Amino acid sequence: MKQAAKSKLVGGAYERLKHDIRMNLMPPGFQATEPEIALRLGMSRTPVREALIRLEAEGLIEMIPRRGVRVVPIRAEDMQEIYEMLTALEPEAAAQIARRGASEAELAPLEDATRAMEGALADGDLDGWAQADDTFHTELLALHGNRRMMTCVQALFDQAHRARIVTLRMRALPLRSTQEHRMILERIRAGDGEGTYAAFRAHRARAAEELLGLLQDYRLPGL
Amino acid sequence: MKQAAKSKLVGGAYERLKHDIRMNLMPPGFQATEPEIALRLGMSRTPVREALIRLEAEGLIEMIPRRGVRVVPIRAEDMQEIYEMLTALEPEAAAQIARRGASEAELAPLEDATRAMEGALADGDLDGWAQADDTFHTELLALHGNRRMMTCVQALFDQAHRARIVTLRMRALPLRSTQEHRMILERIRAGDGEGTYAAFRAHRARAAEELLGLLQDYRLPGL
DNA sequence: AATGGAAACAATGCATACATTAATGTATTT
DNA sequence: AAATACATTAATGTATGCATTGTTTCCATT
Repeated sequence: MKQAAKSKLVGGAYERLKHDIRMNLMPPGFQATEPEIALRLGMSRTPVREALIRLEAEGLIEMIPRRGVRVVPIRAEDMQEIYEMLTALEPEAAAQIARRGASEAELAPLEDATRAMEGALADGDLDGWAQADDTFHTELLALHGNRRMMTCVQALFDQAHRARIVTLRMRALPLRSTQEHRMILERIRAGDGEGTYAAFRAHRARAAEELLGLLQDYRLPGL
Repeated sequence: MKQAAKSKLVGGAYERLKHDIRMNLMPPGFQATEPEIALRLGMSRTPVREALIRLEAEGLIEMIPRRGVRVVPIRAEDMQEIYEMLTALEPEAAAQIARRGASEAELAPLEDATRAMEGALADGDLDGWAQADDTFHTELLALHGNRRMMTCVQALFDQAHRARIVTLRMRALPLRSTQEHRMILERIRAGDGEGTYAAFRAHRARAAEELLGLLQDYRLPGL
């Protein structure tokens, strides 16, 4: 699934930095120079630089000429953009899967992920829930098989990750969202393309509305 | 529109290589080592390498450990993937523009591009036609305003460029396609979201079918 | 005290040097 | 002749050095 490890060092730098950004160890707006990062990672500037270029291409950081690398904050407009794309792509992919039909074995990862969401929800394990949610969406795209779409959507997920984690704790338990996943899975099982599309679209629309609402209500400047 | 010029050399290398790939000066399957490319561009390996990393992230080349940089060929499956994404993204964007309404001034670039297509078609200027077609799609996304979608779609266009140019000369004049553009523009003008969506979707579906048909009929291994 | 400018500083862009390692060719053995 | 092992070559991965250039600091002037 990941061929990210071009080489030990640059691959390591890439993974580590991405991890630190996702986990908010390098929070939005965080700034550091290349030598600082290189020092922290225990390598020279060269592999760090190559990793940074990739991260910049994925929209996670930006390299500002003399001011260092900056972790780009995600604002409401950004989430709007991201959800617009997801709303266009995912329901389409899901519907195609439904139309062409999928064996129970193929659907197993989705079933597992859905169960994991339901379980995590029952346990009040928000982080577990978020992870299962991610897995569901990722596995769905994997099942669909469009590599480019996978890469693209994964990049969007990565960008949105922090905002999703933060807002997850600002609202009631994601009961509705979990039910919607179950529903989507059922529509796929039924081979109902139209229904799958509609369900997924509704899922995304509601999620976007909720999230954007929170971002605006709480005046969150950038996550 | 382009912020690609990180610096003189790496920006130059990036543009030049991209140009050479688009124009088939470096044809699909073409292979070269970093020193060779650096020599050809008259700079050291460092800026070349940074440009290559970006081009790889955009899916135009791949860097194979000891065998050099390779221009990735586009095969039928790739075009399938690309068109799937475009079919999901562009009609959605166009429909949103239609729904929210656009002034005649905002639509001017689209009108110009459409006229240019019609003109080029009348002159039998296929390259001019292709360029105007590109402009139409690019301007549409620009009008919509979703930066991420712009970047993504642009990358897909870049990947598909060669195949489009080649197949353009394997079929009759793109009369139908030109008419469809005119139709889409009219639906946007009319503020008809549904109609816009349907028209654009049909446009993409037909284009995809035609192109994939050609690729398969002619057994083109990779463009 | 505030403003303007010059000098020191520091980060980046690029070049180059070096180490590692895979591919190729050669020689030796069977 | 074929195959294996070894040596050579060459490309990549990484480190380092250097020049350029933007930023900041500090001082002088108003």
